[in-house]
Amino acid sequence: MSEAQHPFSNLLDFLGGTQIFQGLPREQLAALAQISRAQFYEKGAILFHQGDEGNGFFIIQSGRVKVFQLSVGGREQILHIFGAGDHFAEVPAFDGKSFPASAAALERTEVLFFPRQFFLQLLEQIPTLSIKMLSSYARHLRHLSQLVDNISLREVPGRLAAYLLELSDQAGGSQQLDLDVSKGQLAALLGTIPETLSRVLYKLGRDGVINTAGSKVTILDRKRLQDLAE
Amino acid sequence: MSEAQHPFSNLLDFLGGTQIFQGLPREQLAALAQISRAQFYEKGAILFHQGDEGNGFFIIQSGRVKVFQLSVGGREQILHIFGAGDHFAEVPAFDGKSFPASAAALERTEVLFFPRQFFLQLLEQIPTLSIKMLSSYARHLRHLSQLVDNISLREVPGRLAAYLLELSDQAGGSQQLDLDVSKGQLAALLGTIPETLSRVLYKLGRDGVINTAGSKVTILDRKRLQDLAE
DNA sequence: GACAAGCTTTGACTTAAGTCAACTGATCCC
DNA sequence: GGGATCAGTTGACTTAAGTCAAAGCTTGTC
Repeated sequence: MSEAQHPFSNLLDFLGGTQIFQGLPREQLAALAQISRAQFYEKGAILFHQGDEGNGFFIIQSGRVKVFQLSVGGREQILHIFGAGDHFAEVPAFDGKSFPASAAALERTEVLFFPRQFFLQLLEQIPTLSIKMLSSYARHLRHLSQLVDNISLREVPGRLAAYLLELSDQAGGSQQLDLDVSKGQLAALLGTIPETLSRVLYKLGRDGVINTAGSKVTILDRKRLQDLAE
Repeated sequence: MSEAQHPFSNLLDFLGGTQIFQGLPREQLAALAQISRAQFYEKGAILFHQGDEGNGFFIIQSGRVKVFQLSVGGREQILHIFGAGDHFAEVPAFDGKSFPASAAALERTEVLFFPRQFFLQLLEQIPTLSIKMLSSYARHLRHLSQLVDNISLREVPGRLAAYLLELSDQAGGSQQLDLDVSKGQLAALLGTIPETLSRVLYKLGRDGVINTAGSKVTILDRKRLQDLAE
């Protein structure tokens, strides 16, 4: 209710709270808000396809978006899943070339779209913005090189183990985990297929390393999970 | 000879000609030259190991460097090969975290090392530098997402085909290619092992798609190579 | 509460690509 | 010029993980 009464002011607060725009003075946030276009996507809707011209970038207000690539056979590799407050597709927005991957909404999602031209102006006008962008790029680069490492040099059980341990760390070291994506999507995130993931989960369960119940996973033997993840 | 007589001046010319520092005024180049440390590495020497603290970044004056990751079993995945004028390891230099990969000299290599603290100062002092860094990061991000696509979603023949076509494009569309790395290193670049690469080269030769003689590869059937690479 | 639609699991099978080991060729170099 | 060393190839074998198909489970909706 109160949100609906002060939409613009809330938009400024939201923008001021995002990684990329935090710390900007209110008038710059207002300029940003002016230029942004709100967009809604239903679950499963495509935001852009790999190869499309990169005409801007996105910030998620609510919901989640996956960025992924498809093989000729239709297999999917998810590069990243973004949530509220995250921004993505800044590389095409910056260099003006095509999107290197596709993006789809994992659930009903509200995004703000910032057109490329305006973004480039901002980069010139706000020196601190390019530093923030550098941090963001650096994070993505680390993420992708980690992904290459996982996919190229580890087997599926190792990738899963590393993923579960990361989830656990994010949850403050808890042994009780809740998978935040469907198993099919988790498979695509780990660079495999649902059937293989299902079998690996079974084996880890059989060996007493974890216990799986739907989307709840319990770590039973952290040591062995760490060995698997190395 | 003449190089040895004016080393500093040549250093400035060199720095002014690199992607990352081009266009900078001479006094800033001089400051850069002052702060840089020249280092030599013999073929095979390690510049840094994955996990080492990121205390600066490098520009290659001559030679070549591979940036790679190793599996537990010792298999190697090359992320990138850098040559003269290229810079690398700017992500650890920027965020101060550890190197996400290792680096080794592919041949006798001369680099300039720039310590992290100085680099960060530069970023503040020279606004255009952060824009250049953004372009550089954007290129790396595209490269890595392409690598994930290749490794995760294509088979070895497809990866090799894509690599050969890229080489050909770089050579102005020539059908006569010279592999710029050993076959063992090419295998590591494609995310496979020498034995598999050898067999794939054999099959493409047998099928009349390419002809291989040592490090010389001739494209015989570009169309089929493109089909393989999709 | 019952049907449909979408996940997830299971089973049987195939296959791309890795491992291990032996052999062949280069290249180096006292 | 003849070992020694390293890169590349070939062969036999293994295996992780993909494909295809069917069956169970959930979930939501009327």
